[in-house]
Amino acid sequence: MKTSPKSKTRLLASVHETAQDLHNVGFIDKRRMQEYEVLCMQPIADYSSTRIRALRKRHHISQAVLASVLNTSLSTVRQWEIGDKRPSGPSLKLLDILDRKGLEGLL
Amino acid sequence: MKTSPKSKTRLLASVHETAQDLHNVGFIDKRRMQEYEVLCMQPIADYSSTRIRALRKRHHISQAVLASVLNTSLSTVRQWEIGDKRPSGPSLKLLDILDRKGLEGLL
DNA sequence: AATAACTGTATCACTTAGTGATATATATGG
DNA sequence: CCATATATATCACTAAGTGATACAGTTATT
Repeated sequence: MKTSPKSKTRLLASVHETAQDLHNVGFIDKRRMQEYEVLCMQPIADYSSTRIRALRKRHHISQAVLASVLNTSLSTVRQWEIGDKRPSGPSLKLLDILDRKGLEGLL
Repeated sequence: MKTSPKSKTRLLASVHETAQDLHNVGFIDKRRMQEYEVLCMQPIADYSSTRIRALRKRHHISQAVLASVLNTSLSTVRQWEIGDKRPSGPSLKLLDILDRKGLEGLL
């Protein structure tokens, strides 16, 4: 039973409704629902300064464009790549999306 | 000539390659390339505390789950919805993705 | 070759988001 | 009624985010 990327996405996206239905029918209590919810999330990998630069180069975009795509400032992207500052949680999430889905994932 | 969501996405995703090709063939100079790049980005709308709460409710998830999905802390999401703090740029981008693409856009 | 423009580096000081802890309130379910 | 989940409300600390500026290396145009 292999899970294709497509089915995996759909599974995760509909977990709440599914759990809700199960609860409504009486198969699981409400307390268990949140456990299912939390189970679906995997932690975001950390992005070092070199990884960020490599990721940007892979997509052939300048620091300015990356900043626009992530809705942040040019100054911030610079300091990420130099290693002066580290991306915040949401920023890491966006970098992860860019990494896995490409630019399309951020449009 | 109406642009379907699909074709629009593809257009934006391949702008760089297209512009690169045009430049290689000699149709446009390199200076114009970045203009095309910047043209593709539209600013992210602002999300008030009430809009954030409404967005979350629409997806039937708790503050804790929203925090996980955005890779931020529960404390932060709380203060967004109360109006104490405002989401950072990258956080707004993630909220925008959730708004337009649903939970699938963040997986 | 000289100049102009694009891209990235390097500081700086300031503002504010992000965070963890804790105490409290309010449903909601067993 | 009691336990739990969810949300509100502060508080103080840390660090990310930001804008400005000056400078350097590269590339394009004339």
